[in-house]
Amino acid sequence: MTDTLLLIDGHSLAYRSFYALRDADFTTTTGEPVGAVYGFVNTLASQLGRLRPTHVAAAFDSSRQSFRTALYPQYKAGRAQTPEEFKGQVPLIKEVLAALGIRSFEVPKVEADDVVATLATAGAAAGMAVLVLSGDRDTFQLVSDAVTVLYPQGRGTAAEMAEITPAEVEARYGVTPTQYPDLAALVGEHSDNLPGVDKVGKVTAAKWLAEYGSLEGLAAHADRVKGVAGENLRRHLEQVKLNRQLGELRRDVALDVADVPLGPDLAALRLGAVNHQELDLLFTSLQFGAVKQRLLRSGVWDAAAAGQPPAAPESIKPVVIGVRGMGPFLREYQGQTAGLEINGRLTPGGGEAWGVVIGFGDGRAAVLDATALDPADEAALAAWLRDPTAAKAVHGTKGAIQELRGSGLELAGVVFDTEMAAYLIWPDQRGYDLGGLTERFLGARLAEEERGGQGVLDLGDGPAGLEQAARAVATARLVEPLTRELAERGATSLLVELEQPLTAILAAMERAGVAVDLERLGAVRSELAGRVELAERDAITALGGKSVNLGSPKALQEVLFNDLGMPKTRRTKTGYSTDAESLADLFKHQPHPFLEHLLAHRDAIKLRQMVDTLAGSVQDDGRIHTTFGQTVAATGRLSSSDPNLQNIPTRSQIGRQVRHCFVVGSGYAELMTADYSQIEMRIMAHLSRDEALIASLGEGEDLHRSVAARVFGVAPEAVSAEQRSRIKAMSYGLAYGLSAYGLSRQLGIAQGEAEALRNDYFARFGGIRDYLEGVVAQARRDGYTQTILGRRRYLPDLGSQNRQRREMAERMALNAPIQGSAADIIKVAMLKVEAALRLEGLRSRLILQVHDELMVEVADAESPVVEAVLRREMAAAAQLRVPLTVSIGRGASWREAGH
DNA sequence: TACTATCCGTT
DNA sequence: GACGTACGGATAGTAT
Repeated sequence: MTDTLLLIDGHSLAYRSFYALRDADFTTTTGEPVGAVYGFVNTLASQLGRLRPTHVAAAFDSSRQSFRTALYPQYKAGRAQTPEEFKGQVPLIKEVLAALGIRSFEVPKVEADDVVATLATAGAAAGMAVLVLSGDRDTFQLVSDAVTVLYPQGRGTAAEMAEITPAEVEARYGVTPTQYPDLAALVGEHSDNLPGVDKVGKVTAAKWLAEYGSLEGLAAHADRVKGVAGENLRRHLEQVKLNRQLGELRRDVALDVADVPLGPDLAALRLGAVNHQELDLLFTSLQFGAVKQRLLRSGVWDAAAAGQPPAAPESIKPVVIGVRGMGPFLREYQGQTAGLEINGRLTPGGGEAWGVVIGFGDGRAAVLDATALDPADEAALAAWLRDPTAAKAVHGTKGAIQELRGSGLELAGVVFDTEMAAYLIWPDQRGYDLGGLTERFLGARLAEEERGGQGVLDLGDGPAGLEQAARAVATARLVEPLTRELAERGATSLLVELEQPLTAILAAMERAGVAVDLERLGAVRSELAGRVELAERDAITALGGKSVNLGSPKALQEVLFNDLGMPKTRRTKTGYSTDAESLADLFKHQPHPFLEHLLAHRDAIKLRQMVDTLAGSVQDDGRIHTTFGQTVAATGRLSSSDPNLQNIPTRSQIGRQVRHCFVVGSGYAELMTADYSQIEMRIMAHLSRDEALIASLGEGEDLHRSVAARVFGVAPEAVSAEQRSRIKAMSYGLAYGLSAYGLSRQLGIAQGEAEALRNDYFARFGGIRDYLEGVVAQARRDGYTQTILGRRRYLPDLGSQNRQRREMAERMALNAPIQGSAADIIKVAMLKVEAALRLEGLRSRLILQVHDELMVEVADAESPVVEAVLRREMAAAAQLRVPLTVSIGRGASWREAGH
C-alpha cells in the first residue's frame, strides 16, 4: 500500500475560505471573525475524508517579504493590504492543525508554495503519492506521475477540486508540467504584478513552446518569431526571463523536520493521535459545534492508526475470563487497584446494574452478569464491591454507585476516579470520555464491541463484553499516569480528600430527592396558565387583532420594527434583540401596551413551562431527584440537571410560589436551609487582605451599607438606599470583572459617573484594586488561576492577540479564584456537615446544594442540633481573614425556609 | 433528527 | 463592536 502525502498551501486555502465566508458575518458570539477557520477546517474535513492521506503537512507564508521581493520589489505589489480579520485567524488555523497532529511550516524568505514544492519533491522521491491542495497555479509545475495538484474550481468552500495530472495540464494549456512555468512567464500573472507579453495568451505561448521546446529555446531564437507578438516578445524578453525566475518554485527549502540524506524526514508528517483535549478546547472557544465530528468522521486518523502499528495507538484487547474464575481471579490480584466498569442504566435518583466488569492493568478482566450469578458468587461479588480495602478505580463513580445501589449493591473502596481526575486536570473541557483519556495517556484505543450488543453480557470468552472489559482495563491503567499528572499540578488532595469523598454524599442527595406538593404545584400552574392566556389576548388586542407567535424572536422583530416602527435595538447575529432589557428600553421611548403584555406573556409562559417540567419530574415516591454534575463547571461549582434545581425562581412573587411547592417529605419535620452570607465578598476580603473591606465585614454589620459609608465618607446611618444599591452592584461587579461601561448600564447612570464611582471605590479599597490587578498578572505569568484549595483554571487566552478573547480570559481570571474558592468552601462544608450528622447519629439529611446554600431535610426533634451542626461546620469549613457567617432558615417549604 | 440562536432562571 | 462569572433548559428556526 502506497503512502499518500497531502500538502496544503495553507495561505491559499485560508484566503479562499476567508473571502467565501466574509459576508456571512461568521463570528463567534463575542464577535470574533472565524469564517476563514471554519471554511478551512470544513474543506480539510471533506478532503481528508475523500483523499484518505497517510501523511499531511501545511505551509504558510511567513510574510509578504521573500526572496522574490528581494529580486523584484514590485512582486505582488498592488495587492490590497491583508485584512486584519484574516491575519487574526491564521494562528487559530495553525492551532487546529496542531491539535490534529498536522505540522504547519512557515519559513522566512520563502513562500508557502516553496515549502510545498520541497515536500512534494521529497515525497515523490520517497515513492509516495503526493497530493497538493492549492489555489495557486504556480504549483502546476510540480505535477508528475507521482504528484497531483488539487485545484479548486469556482468560488466558495464547497468548490469542486479539479485533479491536475500531467494529462490535465496538457489538456488545459497544451504544454507539459515542466513547460508550465515557461508558459506562465510568457502570459504573465496580473495578481502577482508580473506583466506578460502583450497579445500573447496561453494559445500563442503554447504554440511557441511546442516549437522551441522551452523558454530558453524560444529566447535563443526570439528574432525568428514573426508578427506583432514576436516584436512584443523581443521587447519584453527581460521581463519574461524575470517572470520565469520568480515563477520557479524552490524545492530545497531547509525545513525544521529532521533531514535525512534524501531530504526532509517525511515520517514526521504521518498522521498520529489527535489531541482531543486541545481540539475540544479550540472548537469550544471557536463555537464550532459539529465540526469536530465531521473532521474525525473522515476516519483518516483511525486508518493511520490501523496502518502503522509502531506509531499508531494499539487497541486494548483484554483477556476475558469467565464467572467461575472470579474468586481466584480476585485473590490473584489482591492489593492491586482494579478497574471497575458497570454495565447498567441510570434513572432519576437511582439506577440498575446488570453487568459488572473487573479489569486489571495486565489486561485481564472478569466480565460478570450480575443478574445470573449463583448465590455464592453473588455474595462474593457484593462483599468485594463493598470492601473498603479492595481498591477500585472507576470512571464516573457517582453513576456506578447509583447503578449498583439500584441493584442492591454497595460500592466502597474507590481510590481513584479517572473522570474526576481528568476534570481537575482540565476543568474547562466539555466532557471526559474514557476513550479520549485512553488515547491521550495510554496511546491506545479501546477495543470495540464486535457484536452489536449492549444488554446482557455473554459469559466468558465471547466477544460480547469486550468493550466493557477494555474500559475496565483502561481505567486501571490510567491510574498511574493520571496520578502523576495530578501530582504535578498539586491537585492530588483535591481529588482524594475533597471531590472523591463528596461523590458519595452527592449520590445520597440525589437518591433522597426533594418532596413536592403536587397539588400546590397544580394550583400555581393554573394561575400561570391563566396569565399566559390573558397576556396573549391582551397582546393581540394591543396589535389590533393581529395574531403573532410571541415566542418567536423573528416574528417579534417583524411586529416591533416593521409594523410598529419602533427604533432598532441592540444587534444580534440574526437581527435585533427582543430581550427583556431591550423591550424595557423600547417602552421608555414608546410606551406601547403590546410591550407590557409581551413581557408578561414571556414571564408567565416560561414559568408555566418550568412548573410543567418540575411536575413531570416527580417520581413515584413524590419527590424530585436531580442529578448533580461534579465535573462540569470550570470553576469548581456543582451543576444540577434533569431537572435543574439550582435555578428555581426566588425573586418574583410567583417565583416564590414555585419554591413553596418544594416541601418537607413525610417522615420528616421541616426543611432547613443554611446560606453563607456574602461569601464572595468575604473571599475577596481574604484574598485581597484589604483592611477596609475586612473591617466592613465585621460582625453584625450590613456589608453594603458599611462599604458605602466608607466610599462616600459618611456615617453608615446616613447612607441612602440609592448609595447602598450602587455600592452593592459595584462590589459584585468587581468579582466578575465588570467594566465602567457595564456598571453604568446596570445602574442606569452615565459612564463617567460609573467611572467616578469606581475610582472612589478603589480609593477606599486599594487592596482590592491591587489584588485584582495582581491576580491577572499572576495568571498571565503562571498560565492559571488558583483557589484557596489549589484548584486551578488554565487560561491560555490571557496571551491572545485577540482583544475580545483576552479580555474574556481576564474576567475569568478575576472571577475563577473567587467563585472557585466559594465552591471549595461549601464542598468542605458538605463533608463536615455530613460527617457531623452521622457522628451525632441523626436521621436528618442533606438534600440540596445551591452554590452558597445547603438544604437539609430535618427529622423530628432534630432541628436544634441540626442547626447547631450547620452553623458550626459551615463556619469551620475555612479559616479566612474574616469570619464565615451562616444564616439559617426553616419551614415546611423551601419558600418558608428560604431567606 | 441534530444543531444553532436567543432568551432567561439561579448564584 | 464589545463591554459581569458560572451554569441548564426552553422554543424557534434551519440544516441534514
